[in-house]
Amino acid sequence: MAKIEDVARHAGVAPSTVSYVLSGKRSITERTRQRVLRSIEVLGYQPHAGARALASNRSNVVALVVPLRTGIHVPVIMRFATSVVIAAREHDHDVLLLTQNEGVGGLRRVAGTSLVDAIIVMDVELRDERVPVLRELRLPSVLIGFPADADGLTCIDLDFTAAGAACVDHLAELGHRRVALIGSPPEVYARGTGFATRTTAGFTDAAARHGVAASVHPCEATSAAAHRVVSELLREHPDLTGVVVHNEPLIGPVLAAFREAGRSVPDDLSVVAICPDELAEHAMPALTSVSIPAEEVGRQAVGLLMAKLAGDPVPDATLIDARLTVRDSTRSR
Amino acid sequence: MAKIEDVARHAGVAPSTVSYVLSGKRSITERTRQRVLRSIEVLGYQPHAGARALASNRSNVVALVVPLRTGIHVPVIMRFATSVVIAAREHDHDVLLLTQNEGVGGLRRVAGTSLVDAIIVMDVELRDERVPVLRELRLPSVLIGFPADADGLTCIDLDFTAAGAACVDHLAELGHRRVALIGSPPEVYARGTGFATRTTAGFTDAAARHGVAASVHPCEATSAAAHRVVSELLREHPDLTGVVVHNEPLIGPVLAAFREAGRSVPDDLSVVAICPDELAEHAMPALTSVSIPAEEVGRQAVGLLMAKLAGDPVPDATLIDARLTVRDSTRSR
DNA sequence: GTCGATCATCGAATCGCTTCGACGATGTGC
DNA sequence: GCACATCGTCGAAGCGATTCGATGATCGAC
Repeated sequence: MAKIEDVARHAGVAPSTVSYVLSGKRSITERTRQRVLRSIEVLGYQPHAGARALASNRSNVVALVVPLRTGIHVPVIMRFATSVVIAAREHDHDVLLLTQNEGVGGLRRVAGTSLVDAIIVMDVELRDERVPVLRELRLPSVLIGFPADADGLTCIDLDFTAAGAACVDHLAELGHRRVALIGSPPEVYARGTGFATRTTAGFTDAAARHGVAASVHPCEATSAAAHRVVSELLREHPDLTGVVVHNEPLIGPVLAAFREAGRSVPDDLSVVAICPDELAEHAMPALTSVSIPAEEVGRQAVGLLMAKLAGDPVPDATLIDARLTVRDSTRSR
Repeated sequence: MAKIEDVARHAGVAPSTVSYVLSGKRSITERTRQRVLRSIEVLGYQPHAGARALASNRSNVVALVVPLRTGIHVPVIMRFATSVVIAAREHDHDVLLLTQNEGVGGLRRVAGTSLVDAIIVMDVELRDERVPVLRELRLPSVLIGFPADADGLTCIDLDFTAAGAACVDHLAELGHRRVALIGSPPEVYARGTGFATRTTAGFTDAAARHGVAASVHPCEATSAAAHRVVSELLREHPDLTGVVVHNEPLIGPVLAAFREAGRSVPDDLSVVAICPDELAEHAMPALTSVSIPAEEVGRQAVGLLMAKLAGDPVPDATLIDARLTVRDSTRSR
């Protein structure tokens, strides 16, 4: 493995000059710059990450903490993680994967050993044990989701309140007078996961605003549970004509259950989903939906992190716009 | 941040002694050992990852290359990734997440900069561009899946050939005389992804062995495609009584399609799935299945990697046993 | 033509750890 | 009681980059 000294010798310059060519932190004559770059290429030089980290006090690695709990749609997590990796690479950083099972210790470790420069935490709960740790760590961090006390932290998420509201707005405009929200499993609400409660709040408030009758139904992500909720809904609210589903794996089963109950979508019932566009497009019928822009959140989270690393000021809270796309599952009545 | 020198001073020993206490590479009197450990705790010392990597030529990080292509069930990838992280931590290593979009360059980079000590590659194809690169890299690596030319590489995977065969064995024993395999999307076969073709081979061979009529049907992971394949199957093979599904997202739609076509499972039709147990258990009816032990594969992959890092010999190929669990979706006829 | 500012480059110190050889102090065998 | 291993610890030399101050060259202004 070639080292910087080899490059320097090959190019007839000092090692520091090579370093400056690479970092651009001092001006270098174009001629020597080219010569150095040439040597780098010829020798196939790649700087040693450890040495670099030691000398510069920067590892160019960010940690990504992914949830491994139940009740959260895995493909969304994965899309998000992927977009973080891609965005990080665009900023010349790599991503270290951390899971929850090490608990808060993982954060302490990667921060304490200077293994990473910054941290992204997904699926933040209202009262999250990681939040105080992040505060004391003094490494830059970005949270996906909003804890109850977000003071001094940088948070980003889809605007779930607006998402919940947008669904109701749409249904209300179409003339629906009773709507229901089929949501995440009960344990997700019990954990106080922000996105679930915020959706509910937006949904409920908007319904009140429109004078529309509304109810909320947490639901396990199983086909059986979907059937149970649907039959309960139809029994208790015969006047129900609008349904919002915010629970990805349930979308198929819920549609099936309505179909089996003899309710056709969108003729008898309008359905709006909060889910990735891809899912909404592939359903039958294609679903009117508010999309979850995982890629966008990932990209922006990394952007915020890089800004913080650069010492630039960033907003405490970033809400990603909720956009409703009308497809074939909603109809006016 | 405390450094090793601070610990040494606090404990009244030389820095090297602290290092040896930590690494255990030389014997230390129990008494000084305790003293050093105490100082470490008091000062909250954590070794600097970069410095360690520079001096020891080991970063204690392994790279995990995850696929981002379509046609592969995301939750399985995620479970696998998670188990790799957990297993790696048990060996005192961290996991760097690499996606495909950097192509082969990512591998070259993390290896060339000594950012990682070893590499795990998921979803290896028969003719995979990463394989030659891994060979030239001379970092220890483990592949999940088998490329066409696996010479000198360490590979591990579920024994999909046995899995495909086990399904047919089971159905044949139950007296079924015509079976069909609903498999991955066509593009997965086209890519020559090993697991798909191996399942097919096992399926076909076993059928021949049992004198059972068999056909294979690649299928997109959409509800519409499932319905199409099912009606095609029923039309062309009226004597069909056994179906194997090897395509996770399709399981629900396929069951629904049969139901809608008036075929009841398991009365009219026996269905075996190749999928994670969790999925099989939650289906209605619960599916007889060959499970995909993602956790087991991850754990063993890391085990192999650590053995290679330690210089121990490891087998070139490791096949994880395919175990069929009988549930409610198969019946003798 | 001289002086100070600017520019391009160099050399040396530094980052925090591991590891190797050295060296007293003990232990062992005869 | 002596020679020789063995054991526990120390000190110093790297590991391969970055960065800061210094230095000679170049330049414009007067």
